Amino acid sequence: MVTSDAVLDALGNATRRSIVRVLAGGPLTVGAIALELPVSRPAVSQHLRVLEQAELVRFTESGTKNLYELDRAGFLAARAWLETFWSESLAQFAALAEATQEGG
Amino acid sequence: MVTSDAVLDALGNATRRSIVRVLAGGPLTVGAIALELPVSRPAVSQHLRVLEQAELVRFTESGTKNLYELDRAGFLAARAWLETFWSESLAQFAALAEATQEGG
DNA sequence: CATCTTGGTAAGACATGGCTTACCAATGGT
DNA sequence: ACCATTGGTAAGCCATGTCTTACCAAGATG
Repeated sequence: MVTSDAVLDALGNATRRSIVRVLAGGPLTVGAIALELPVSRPAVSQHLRVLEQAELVRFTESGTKNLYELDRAGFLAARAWLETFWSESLAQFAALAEATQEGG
Repeated sequence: MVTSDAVLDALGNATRRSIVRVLAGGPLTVGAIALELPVSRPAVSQHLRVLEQAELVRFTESGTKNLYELDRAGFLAARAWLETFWSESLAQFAALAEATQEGG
């Protein structure tokens, strides 16, 4: 379980958002990510640790290569936090869901 | 039109998130917000400017009092950014909306 | 008009965070 | 066995951001 604080802190950095954007295209190794960005590999590595703790990213080791990919958990946490302040959209969604159930 | 970068940068700070949380209870003046938080009024004032530029907050002047309240625009921008990386939920929502239209 | 309230701004102290280079560990390949 | 690849960590530099106090402007209140 991630705290929304961790997620929002993680997303509050342009380089980390760039990493997320790059990973949106599919899983990549650390070095491959670094090639896409104007920062060094260690910088990417450090950012990945933050993103991982925020459950925005996870990785699988295969040999010496670490393959990173997006993790939905963090994004869901962020969305949940946002909707806390938006009872309106929350109500809309609930109404929509209810309408759908009526229809089905 | 806000950039999602501005919004996420703004939300990437614990004090600013506290301000948002406080304002979720309803509009407040700058001084009133500061009383709820462990920081000085100037600090709050500075944060409010950042939040305002991110369209997470807006205010109306009435005399010397500035009444701040949440602005949905920034939150929508943040949500839109998140959903960019979540074609899945986006597709679900679209399907849901379509189902609803069929029903109505 | 005098004074209190309200809040924005300026200047500066301080901490934190992001980045780099250098280094080390571990696995893969020849 | 040897070397290349891959990536995490350490140390340290530097910029930026966050906070404080002090100050000032503008409107309310008596």
